[in-house]
Order: sequence, then C-alpha cells, then structure tokens
Amino acid sequence: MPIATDPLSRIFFALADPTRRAMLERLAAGGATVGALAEPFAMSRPAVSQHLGVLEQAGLIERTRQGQWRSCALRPEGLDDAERWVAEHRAAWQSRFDRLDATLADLARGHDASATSTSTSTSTSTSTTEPPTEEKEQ
Amino acid sequence: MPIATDPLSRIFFALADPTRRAMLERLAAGGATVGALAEPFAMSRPAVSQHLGVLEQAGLIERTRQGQWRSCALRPEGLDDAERWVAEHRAAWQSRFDRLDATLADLARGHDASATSTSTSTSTSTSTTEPPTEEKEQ
DNA sequence: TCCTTACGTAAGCAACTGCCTACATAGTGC
DNA sequence: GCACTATGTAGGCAGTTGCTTACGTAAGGA
Repeated sequence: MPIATDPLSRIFFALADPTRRAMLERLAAGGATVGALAEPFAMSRPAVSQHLGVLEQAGLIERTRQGQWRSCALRPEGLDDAERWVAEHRAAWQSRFDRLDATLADLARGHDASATSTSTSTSTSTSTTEPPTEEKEQ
Repeated sequence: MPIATDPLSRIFFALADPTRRAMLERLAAGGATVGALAEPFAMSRPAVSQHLGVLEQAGLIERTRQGQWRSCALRPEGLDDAERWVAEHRAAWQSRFDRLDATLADLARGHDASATSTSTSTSTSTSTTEPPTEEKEQ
C-alpha cells in the first residue's frame, strides 16, 4: 500500500496486523503507557512506538502526555468508518446473493439479459464472444 | 506485514487497499471477468490478477473457470470475521467509554483513582513513581 | 491446423513495512 | 545543577508489496 492516503485504508491497514490488534484489545481494558504495552509483546519500545503511530494515524487511538509518560487511549469512533463499510457491504453482498435466486431464472434464459446490474454490462466489448457479463454459479 | 498468517489479518489487509475495495464494490454489482475488472482501473492485467489473488486468499472472492474467461464472484461470508471483530470491539470500546463517564468524576479528582486495575498495573515496576495506571473501571 | 483472446506466472524494480540499535528529547526527583 | 526514566526519532537492514514487461497456458474460432 503506497502511502495509504484515505482514512478507510489507514484503518484497515492498522487492523491488518495481529500485534496492533492485540494492542487495541489490551487498550480496550484501559489506557496504558507505551512501556506497559511493550511488555507483553516481546518487542522493543521503538517498535511499539511505531505500531502506536500507525494506530494513531488511523484515528484508532490517542496519545496524550501525562507527566513523563505517554498515555494511550482508544478512540471508539475511529472504528466507525470501518464498521460502516463492512456492515454495508456485507449486507449488500448478502442481499445480492439472496436476490440472485430470483434473477437466476432470467439469466438462465441465456440472452445477454442487458445485465441485471446497472453498469456491469460494460464488459470488454472487444471480446470475440460475449464474456459472462453477469452470471452466477448454476 | 510479514506474510500475514491469520485469516483476520488477511481480510483486513485485503481491504486496506482502495483498488481492491473498488474491485469488491464493482463485483458487488455482479460477477465479472478479469479483463472487465482491469478496464476501469488503468492497470495492467497481471496487476489486477495479483489483486484478485490477494482477495481470493482472504476468502473474499472466488475465481472459477468459465470457458476461456475467469469469472470472479464475491464470497459474502468472507467478510463475516471482519464484521464480527469490528462490531464486537467497537461496541466494547463504546460501552467502556460510556461507563467511563461515570468514573470520570473520580478521575478528575487527580488522585490515582485507587487503581482498580486488574492486570494493567503490571506496569514496569521499575519505575520511580507509579505510572498512570490509568482509569480502568471494569 | 493456426491464430486470436483471456489469463496466469516469472523476473525485475522502486517503494514501503517492520524490526533493530543508537541517539535525542522531555519530565521527575535528588 | 545532575542523574534517571519514559518515549520519540533517525538510520540501517531484511523482507514484502505493487507495479511493470515479458512469456507461457488454456479455450474458442476460421
């Protein structure tokens, strides 16, 4: 991921590491210092710091100075975007698959069906024969 | 991520790329061939193939032979793990923050809040003074 | 049979990650 | 002031990603 720019990518990227997820789960039990977080992970402090930097950039945690310690705390709303995306898409996919049963009959007709979808019919019009514009198992 | 091993990491990693998310969104409208997917992305076919490989390894899509085309289709259940993780954690974090409001008054006092912590207090016991065991209301 | 299309794989490259070991910075306590 | 602690930053390294251009493989059609 070349400099993941958008927030969603940053969030998913931050979550795509077991160490970082473990840190989040640990932080879910309460704020902690970097040192406290480093302990269970058998990892140098700078490494932990970098992981926390990723989580912070993703908006999943906040780091605040507390005297000579850095207190790390979760930002629950940081997961909002990710939760929304996943929930929306999983629901959409699921419903599509449910609806599929209904449209399957039409598709089975074999004609190009003008693609039940709105734009999927783009298809590579350069193809010799028609590619399976819109199909489904069975 | 060094060879993301666990399924959850693979899923989040696959989602952590705008191109792959766009591919999923396109596939949500219906199955498509690799060529059809490559078109809107201004990207070589092998690159698309590799992205699809990542999505396939994450269990988010399936590729099946259909004549001379490869038909790509979503696997809605592939998002289950991710959705579960995000939903569970966001809810847990949120509830924690809600409960926090109750204890906030105590913490605002500034004293170490009797550190009701269970294990976070592990802390680096070598510290001169007590690290901010942090709020921690179970 | 040969040619075209669709797609994957292989090899190579720039960029990034993740980790480390120093070193620098900021706060606490003497 | 000085030492000590906690943490971030800088530089360097191995490994991975993401992209490219070749080339190979499989299916369809003349």
